[in-house]
Amino acid sequence: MNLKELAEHLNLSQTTVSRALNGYPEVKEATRLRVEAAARANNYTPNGRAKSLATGRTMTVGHVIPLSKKHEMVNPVFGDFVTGAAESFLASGYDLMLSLVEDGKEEEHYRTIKARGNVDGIIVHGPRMHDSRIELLNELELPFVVHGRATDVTTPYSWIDMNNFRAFCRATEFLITLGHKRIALINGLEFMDFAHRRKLGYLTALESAGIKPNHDYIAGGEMTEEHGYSNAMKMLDLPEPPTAFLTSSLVVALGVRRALQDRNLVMGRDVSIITHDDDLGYLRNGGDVPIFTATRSSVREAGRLGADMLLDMIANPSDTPKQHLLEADMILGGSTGPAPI
Amino acid sequence: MNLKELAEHLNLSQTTVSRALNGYPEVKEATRLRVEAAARANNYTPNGRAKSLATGRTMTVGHVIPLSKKHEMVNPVFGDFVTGAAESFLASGYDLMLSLVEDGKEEEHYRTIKARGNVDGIIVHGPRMHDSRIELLNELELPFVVHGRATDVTTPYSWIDMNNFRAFCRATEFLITLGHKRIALINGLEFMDFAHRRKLGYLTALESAGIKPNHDYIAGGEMTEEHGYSNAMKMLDLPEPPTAFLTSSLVVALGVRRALQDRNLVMGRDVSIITHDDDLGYLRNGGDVPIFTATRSSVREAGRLGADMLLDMIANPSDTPKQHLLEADMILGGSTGPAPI
DNA sequence: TGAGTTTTTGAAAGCGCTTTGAAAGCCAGT
DNA sequence: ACTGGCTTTCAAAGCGCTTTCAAAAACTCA
Repeated sequence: MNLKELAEHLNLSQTTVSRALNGYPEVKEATRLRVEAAARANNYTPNGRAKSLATGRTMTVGHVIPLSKKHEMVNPVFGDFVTGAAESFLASGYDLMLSLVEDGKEEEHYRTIKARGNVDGIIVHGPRMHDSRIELLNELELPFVVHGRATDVTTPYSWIDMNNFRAFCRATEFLITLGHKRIALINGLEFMDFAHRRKLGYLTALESAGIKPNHDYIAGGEMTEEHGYSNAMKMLDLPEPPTAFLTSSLVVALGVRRALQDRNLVMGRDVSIITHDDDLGYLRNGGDVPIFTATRSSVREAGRLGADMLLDMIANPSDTPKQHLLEADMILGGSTGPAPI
Repeated sequence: MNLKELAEHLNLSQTTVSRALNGYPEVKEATRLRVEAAARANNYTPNGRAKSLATGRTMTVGHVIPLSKKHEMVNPVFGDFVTGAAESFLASGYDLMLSLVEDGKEEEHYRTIKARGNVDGIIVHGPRMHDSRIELLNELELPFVVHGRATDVTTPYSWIDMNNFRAFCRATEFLITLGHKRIALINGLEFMDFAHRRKLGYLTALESAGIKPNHDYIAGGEMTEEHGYSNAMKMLDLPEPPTAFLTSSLVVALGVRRALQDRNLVMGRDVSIITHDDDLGYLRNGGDVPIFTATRSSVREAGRLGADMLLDMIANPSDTPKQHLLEADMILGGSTGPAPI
């Protein structure tokens, strides 16, 4: 049933029916009730495409997820972030469109999105350090919020991010306090902005403690269990192996733990591990007692907040960009202990 | 720039321009080239909403993901499945809409989706054993493909599924061959259809070998690391603890492994583990050498195939429903060995 | 009762596209 | 020059909604 049919059925004009259903004040209360009842009875829902053509608003938000041919992995945090965002969007009546876009096709893709006009705004995922998408989107005048930041971009834009620098700085300081000097960092892909910031936090903490960084102790790559495992193995084979590991995600930490076991080292006694924990639904850091000492910040919560920011921008397009920096909690688990002598 | 402007700019009618761009044969080749060039030069892309209003096709497919209030987790396989599907949809010019829907609001949600008409088809996730959504969707005449099956549904429908029964039957048989008799199953939530089938496969294999199932050896729940850990701990404390574990996912297997370590048991020697492995991008079963013996089937591949099936249904709505059953590979890793005497 | 207000309803235009049905342009054949 | 048959183009209607502008209906008050 469409509006015209419903209007005929009610012996009213489409105008009145439309107004009644959209809460306009100039329709008599009795009429409104009659219309609403009929709409319910006939299971009428306005056609979304027609509605957005008429109003110019799509009530849809796009998530654009970069898909690199070389790194064919869709980062697991997307799932939780999108879930959080979807909760907000759902509550506000917005739909969520997902698009994967291949490396290099980004500019074209965003232009097309804008021209096709089927989203009111965009969430940008996985920013690189020098990320050209941000300027492009500013130019396109399409509201957007970035999950993360792009170090080299100077124009203002809206973002939601976790304080990667601070989290990794604190984690490193904590290890130093425990007496560790040979501290390894098993990081994400280094061209990703978050990884860059984490490394900076790590290096800063080392420097303030007067510890010279050792490049054999630093590894970057796709954040898989295998990445953690193989790099930890390599480092443990060094003449002076690290006594502590900082890892970029729980999955990587699991890989490091496996390496320790293979080398018959006891986690928290022989070697310490601190990881960042995105608090993903299906991969918690243990139950009540955390397995790993960790810096924790919920990505799902970030998704909720990011979505709210975007909805706000869509509603008030002239506002200046907003930023939101989340601080990670630091949780003590069983994976850290004093440095062995 | 819209069609009207482009047409004026070219001194042609909208009709001709539209036809030229959509590859209709009745437009002179010279004109078509001229139009195409102008479209490119002016960065013209037809408005999606208008187009779908005019054609009646939305070029959009919906993924509907159940979100239970009790089990607030979005299963990690969604991420990989959706990624696979998105690859197919992308290639065919389809957009992908995501909606999370709360338990109990499903019927309403699907009806609304249909009425709003902003998708041409749907992928249904996470079917339960008795899943009312399938009949509803059949009734709504909205093309759909289910990822998984629903045991108690008799009306025909399209699905793509992994052979859960067979995979778990084989895995159990394999353990039996190795001499194990006390075999535990750490399963997913038992009202989920896949978990039900897995349990059936497990029980069938036990029965054919004349082994009486022990209910203390069977656990169901959300597939987290903690679920694997805590249930394994409980079972290892039994007077007659299992000598082998069958787990529903890699994450659960990691939990079981942690339990073994806590009990100072060596995996593959004292206790064996076989897991199902969805071959998720970020959580591989080790590198070249698998950690766990596993039944493996790529969820991402399932996503691609499921998407193709749905596109097919959209293109040929009168076709009878199609089914696609994937068989899991069985991969030997280091987590299994002969039963200890 | 009727002029002036206010409330309530409706006709029609418009959002940007596709598509139908008609017309114009072109060519060969008589 | 004219007809018939192609090829190519166009005007206009329609997709299902919102919204503007105008008209009708219902009050208010002298």
